[in-house]
Amino acid sequence: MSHPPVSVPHDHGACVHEALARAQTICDARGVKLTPLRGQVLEIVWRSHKPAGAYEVLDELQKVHKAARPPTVYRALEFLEAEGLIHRIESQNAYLGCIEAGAPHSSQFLICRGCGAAEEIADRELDAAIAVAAKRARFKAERKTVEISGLCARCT
Amino acid sequence: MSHPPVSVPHDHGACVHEALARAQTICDARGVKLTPLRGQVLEIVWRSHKPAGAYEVLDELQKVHKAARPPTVYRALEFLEAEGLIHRIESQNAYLGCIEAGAPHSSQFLICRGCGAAEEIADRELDAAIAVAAKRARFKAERKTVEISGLCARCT
DNA sequence: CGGGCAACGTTACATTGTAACGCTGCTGCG
DNA sequence: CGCAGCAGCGTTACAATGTAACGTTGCCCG
Ligand SMILES: [Zn+2]
Ligand SMILES: [Zn+2]
Ligand SMILES: [Zn+2]
Ligand SMILES: [Zn+2]
Repeated sequence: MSHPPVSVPHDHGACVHEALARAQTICDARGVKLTPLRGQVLEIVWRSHKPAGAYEVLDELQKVHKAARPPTVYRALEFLEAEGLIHRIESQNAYLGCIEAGAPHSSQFLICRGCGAAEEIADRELDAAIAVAAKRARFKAERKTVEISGLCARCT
Repeated sequence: MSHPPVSVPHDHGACVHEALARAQTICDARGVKLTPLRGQVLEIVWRSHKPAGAYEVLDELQKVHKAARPPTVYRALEFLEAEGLIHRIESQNAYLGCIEAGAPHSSQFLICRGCGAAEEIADRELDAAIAVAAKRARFKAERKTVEISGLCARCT
């Protein structure tokens, strides 16, 4: 049940709905709590395929939760990232919903400077190439991040 | 003339000296100016194999240049990065001297959470794997960043 | 010899991220 | 039941990182 490329039009409401349902299932299975607050933050992050900054999330969150403050958001984002439900896009200090939540995987993104969208690619071969490169340097890899920026098919 | 792994002891003074000389040569060849200020910033970044934050650089710079302010540092860093003399480590908002200055290449790092050092690996196969992954998604890659964090050989 | 530009100075501010402590409501146990 | 302990969240204040905007200086070239 893999996600279609974000650059092709699709029913994004379904993206969001499925991501939330999936997150709920995962959290239940793990015995951790996807509280309403966390769910709202996850939903906000998922609203688009463009990475959302913490303060962008905060602005949105405050529309339904006036008391929200930066720590509120950062805690929720930290939880969601720890559970593998979102990824942090390091080159943008921003967050994006994970398309393969539940399956441990490295973070690989194609970030379009034209439309701003970021597409997660879960490329096994790339992942393997990274593992090899790390091994070659006798480095114990724990977290692997790939961020490729450029132009997506539609923006070329 | 490749750099030894940073995790093995080496004459780091030589690292710095060579990096500066090389930078001068490159800038001369390109007709751009490695001004004293830029040279000082480059030297500061090169002082260790741990990525240096902009404000860390600022603190050091102020020891010899009291008037320095954030824009001073950011401009120099921007110049140095544009000329490929340093890399920005996105996951740390920090900068590190490039070991292959002059040769265009993607940014690939092994970042040790034990000692804080970051080692640049100029891995051709990894670079190729990224290119393939991007092509597969019909994405025009312009900038490729790989940041692998974990433990280096000495910290394991 | 002066117009134009790159580099740098300077001020002020914007954005992003955290420390620290308190409150509350649930949960598990005597 | 009654309450200790803890996760989650509220709240305040601040730290760290990054930039806009404009002024000044000195060099190069016409
Ligand atoms: Zn979608
Ligand atoms: Zn993912
Ligand atoms: Zn060295
Ligand atoms: Zn490099």
